[in-house]
Amino acid sequence: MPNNQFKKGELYSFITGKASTAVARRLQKNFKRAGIDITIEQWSVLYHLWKQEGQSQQQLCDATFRDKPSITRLVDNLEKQKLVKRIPSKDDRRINLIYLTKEALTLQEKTMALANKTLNEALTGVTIAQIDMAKEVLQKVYENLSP
Amino acid sequence: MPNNQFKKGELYSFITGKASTAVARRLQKNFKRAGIDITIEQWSVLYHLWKQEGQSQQQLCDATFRDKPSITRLVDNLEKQKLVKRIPSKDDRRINLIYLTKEALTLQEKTMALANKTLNEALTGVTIAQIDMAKEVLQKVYENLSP
DNA sequence: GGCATATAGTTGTTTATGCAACTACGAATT
DNA sequence: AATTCGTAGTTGCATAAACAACTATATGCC
Repeated sequence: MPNNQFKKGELYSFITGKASTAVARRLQKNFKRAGIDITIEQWSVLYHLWKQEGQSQQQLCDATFRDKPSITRLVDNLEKQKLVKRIPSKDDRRINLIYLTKEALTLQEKTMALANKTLNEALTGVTIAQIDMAKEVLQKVYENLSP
Repeated sequence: MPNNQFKKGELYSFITGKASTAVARRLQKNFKRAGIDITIEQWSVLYHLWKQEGQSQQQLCDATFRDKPSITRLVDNLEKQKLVKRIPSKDDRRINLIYLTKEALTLQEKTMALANKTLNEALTGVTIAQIDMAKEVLQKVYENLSP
């Protein structure tokens, strides 16, 4: 019976996720400072495409925890910036497969380095054991709320 | 030197805060199901006003980790829904003090119950010690990135 | 084959965010 | 008192999110 675990002042910041917001903002700032002109949301899509190119939009929805309209528009914007291309699947004409442009490939190394740097800034003074614990809790929370 | 703490697959979800996103989405759903027609962002402002009415917009910025334009617009929308009122300060004519309407006061009990219920759903199977640990890590991350 | 149903993706609408530029007022300095 | 600087709040613009409604294609069943 996990009641009263959250004192009033803490409940709000847990729900709103101020820590992850702060990390995201810092990463965005680090991108900007390095002259990289993409949003973290766009980066999060590229991140999954770097792992595996040619995914469908639906697969990107699942990977990034977004709904279909969100991915449609993120891919729209990535296409405008010439970072990805929609290629219709030959097997199933409903499906778009998303491929990276050369330009997007060159972004990978730089942005991943910035992401790691940002996380290191964020996790200064936190032990590896603590990080593992926190990840475990967050994972459990996510699973508890997954439909 | 906390390098390599994040294996590739985990980095993304830490940055994007999928757990807190899930909590927020669930809370929003629970509001809707209870016939309460406010967004969680609006609720987060009300939350601080319930603790202390008559705060300035700047104070709400600090409390909710938002910038001034965001609060301006949230207060706009809350005013439209007749949940708050802007009252110009008599001491300093630059300042708006934000007060709750009767309607907003009646929302407090219901929504706080729903927020607690949502957190209990989220934290099922997580021990109090784990929660404390996770909170500590998230707090440290937030502090590390605070200017 | 033809119809019902499911899946992939798009579009419209409302709300929210971040940043830059702006107005209005107050405080400090000279 | 006038100038300068800082603070409170607003507005414009671009991007993104959630939800509902929509189109197009595929699949399964009769």
